[in-house]
Amino acid sequence: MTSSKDSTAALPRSRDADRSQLAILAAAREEFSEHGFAGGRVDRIAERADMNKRLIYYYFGNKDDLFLAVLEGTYADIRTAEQKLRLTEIDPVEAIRQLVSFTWHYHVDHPEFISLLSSENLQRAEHLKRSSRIREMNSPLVQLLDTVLERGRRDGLFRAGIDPVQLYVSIASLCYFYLSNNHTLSTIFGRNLRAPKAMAQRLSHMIDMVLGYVMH
Amino acid sequence: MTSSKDSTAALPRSRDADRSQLAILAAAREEFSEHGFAGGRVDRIAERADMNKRLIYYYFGNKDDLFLAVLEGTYADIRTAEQKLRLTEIDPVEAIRQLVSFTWHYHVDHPEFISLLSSENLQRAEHLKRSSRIREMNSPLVQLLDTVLERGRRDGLFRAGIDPVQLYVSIASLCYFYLSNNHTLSTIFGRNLRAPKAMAQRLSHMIDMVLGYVMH
Amino acid sequence: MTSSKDSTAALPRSRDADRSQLAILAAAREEFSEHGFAGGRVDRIAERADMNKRLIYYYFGNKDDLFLAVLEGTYADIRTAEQKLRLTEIDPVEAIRQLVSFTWHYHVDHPEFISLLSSENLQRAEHLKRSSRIREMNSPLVQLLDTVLERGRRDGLFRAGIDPVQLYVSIASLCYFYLSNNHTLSTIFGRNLRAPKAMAQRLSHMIDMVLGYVMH
Amino acid sequence: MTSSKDSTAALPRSRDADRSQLAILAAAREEFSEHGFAGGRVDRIAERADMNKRLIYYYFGNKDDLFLAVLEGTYADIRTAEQKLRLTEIDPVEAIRQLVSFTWHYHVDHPEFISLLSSENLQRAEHLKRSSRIREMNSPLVQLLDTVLERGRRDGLFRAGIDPVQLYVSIASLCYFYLSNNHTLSTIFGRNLRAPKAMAQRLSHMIDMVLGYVMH
DNA sequence: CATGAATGAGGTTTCATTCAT
DNA sequence: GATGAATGAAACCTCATTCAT
Repeated sequence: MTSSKDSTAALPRSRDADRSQLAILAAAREEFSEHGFAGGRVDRIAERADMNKRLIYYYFGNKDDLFLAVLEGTYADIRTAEQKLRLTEIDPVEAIRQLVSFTWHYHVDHPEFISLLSSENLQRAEHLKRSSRIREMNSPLVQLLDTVLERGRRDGLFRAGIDPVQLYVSIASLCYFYLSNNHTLSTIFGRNLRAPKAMAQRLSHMIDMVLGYVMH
Repeated sequence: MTSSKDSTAALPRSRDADRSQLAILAAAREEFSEHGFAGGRVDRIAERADMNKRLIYYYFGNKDDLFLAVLEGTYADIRTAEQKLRLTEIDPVEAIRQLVSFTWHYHVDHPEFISLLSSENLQRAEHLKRSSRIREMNSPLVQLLDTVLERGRRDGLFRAGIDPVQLYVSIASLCYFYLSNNHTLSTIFGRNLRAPKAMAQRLSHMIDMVLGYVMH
Repeated sequence: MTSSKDSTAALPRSRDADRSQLAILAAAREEFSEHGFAGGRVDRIAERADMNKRLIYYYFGNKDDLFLAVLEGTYADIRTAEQKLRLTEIDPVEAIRQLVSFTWHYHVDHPEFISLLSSENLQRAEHLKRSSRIREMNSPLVQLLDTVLERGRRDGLFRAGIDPVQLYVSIASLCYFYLSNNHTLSTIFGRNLRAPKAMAQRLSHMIDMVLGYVMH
Repeated sequence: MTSSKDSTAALPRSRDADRSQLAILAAAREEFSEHGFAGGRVDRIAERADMNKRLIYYYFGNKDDLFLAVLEGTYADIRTAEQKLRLTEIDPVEAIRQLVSFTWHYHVDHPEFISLLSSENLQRAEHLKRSSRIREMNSPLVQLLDTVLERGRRDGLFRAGIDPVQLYVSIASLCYFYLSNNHTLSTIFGRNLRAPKAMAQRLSHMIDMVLGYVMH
């Protein structure tokens, strides 16, 4: 009897259905983020979402497809964030600084991005390979970085011959690894790499490193 | 005199404790490397080692302890390889080059090191934290790198104020991430990052990057 | 209207949570009663209940908790039976007679009560200690016995200074031990202590003994 | 080379063999006492005895036969202790007192006797039934008790018509049950029945009860 | 749309026992 | 006599998934 059921004819689905799906996705993202794909439990996802387990299968088919949907959402999120960067409107050195800083903070703020990717790579990206959606979501950053590098070179600030793809991967490497492998590194080094001071030093070092490399 | 060791034909079982343990460890390393800890199966490890499953528990107690034993062996291996580096006997620039190259090739040649670490980090290093053995196996590289950086600075080649720990982590980052996330990156970029040419370019880029950073 | 409940022929499964749980509990009581906790098999419980083994874990968590649930049910049963005794309405001598008789017959009719308790004590009551439910189910008999003893004393029939707890335990001892250790006793004595005549003599002896003690 | 091996020719077995068997038996008695037959572990027995597991099978065949050997030893021990009682040399009332006291203290001092019997009864005395040795070890106590009762009756102290078997079983009941079911009773009553004071009160009550019954 | 009940397959682990020396 | 290595069977338990309503 709730009027949400008789929504406008144009809408293919009810609001409830959408809300349920979003709740499941959010719960699954948490679960897979904390335990990886193999360690994630459908039961716990249902609990987290406060939904019946059957609904998960109704909406997402199976665990693999649910994981893929989570991955797609995660990639969509980072692409959205990347779109907001305005690197072409500032000077090249500051643009590099901001790019590194953005990448760092995005990873810091989205630990699920890291753990989902780590888990997916442990399984040879077998979910991702099946997704045309994700492949179509190209990151604007490589193109953006190319523009920045070119401008810096024209200004006589940056060296020539830098491959923007390599640099993009390297910036991601520097941010990702420190955070993804934080637990083993902290244990091996015997100190907490996530302490605020250590985090600030890391960002500073990464900026120094990237700028040291691109500048003459 | 024990000629029974020579015959390899139809021995019912080796009845050699050390060899059995090594066979189990090797099989477990493969299995956990391919599937991670959560996805690894004790049954398959027994099959791979051609051993009775019970023997795994006889020697290693349980799956967690077996995984830890694998981790310990893996760390022991890399430490052994690191000991062989002779960076103090060559000039600083070449030393950096060799350090990056060594790190790269070690990761390339030991994909299990990457996947085991990734899996372990997905579980917050809960196995590693229980191991005193691993924490005692300090890498000589940080100290070595410090020496190299100092020499380069004295020669007027390198800049001052570089933190060897940060640089060590960064070199590892550059190598590790490219390989650990190869599957998603290759899928997203739509090209094979493990192609020989791409691999060579990556090494070259990393050396450029590190040298570009440390040198004036 | 739900005629599906009526048909008993070829129902695939009952799909009645309560009934399933009761069936599992009943089967578990039998199994644990016959083999004790350590010797009881979850597989056989599932067979006895004609249920999927998984359902046992679904409803009861694990073997220990299932055993505890069985224990709790068993204690609930004896408490219910004890409530029905009306010892305060009859004369003290007859009340003692009935109390012994009740205790005896309850043990005879509920061999599972004996074997479950024996098994639980073999494990130092480690299940029972975790149950707040059972500890809250106080037996009314100690209080009842106290009242009876007091009335008997006032009537000049019973001696003074009898501890109702000790007497309660003693009555239980006399009944329990004869039945719990029937197998070894019968073997040692070389005669069947469960023969009807022997059983009758036992009850008679116990009543004589308790009355002989409480009366002047 | 240890000369213990070349023992005198008359001995069928070496001292070592005897010592090994006794060590195994002692370890098995402890293990089965603590965990019952089903819960007892052959591995732990070997550990406790500091013997190779294979030896257990060499000497005792299998777990069942080992348990039976333990049972036989346990019965032999109590029979030996019973032989030492000198009840016919003292007055009947004191004899009853001492019999109850002996039974109580034997059970208190030999908790393994209780737990082994409880476990054996849980399995319907299936080990015991196979042992002719135990059945031949008759307790002298029934005969002794009969003599005491008869003397007491002749002295005009005891009532007539008391069945010594029933009384013997009852005395055992009173002692055994309190101790065998100590854990559940203590939990249910919410107090420690093994506290020294409670133990003394129990013995006192049992003596009162038995004397109260047998005396006019 | 939604749900609690149910399940087969397979996971880790344990056990008494035997093998090879 | 004595031993460490090895094993098949079976134990407890978990998982993703489907059923019946």
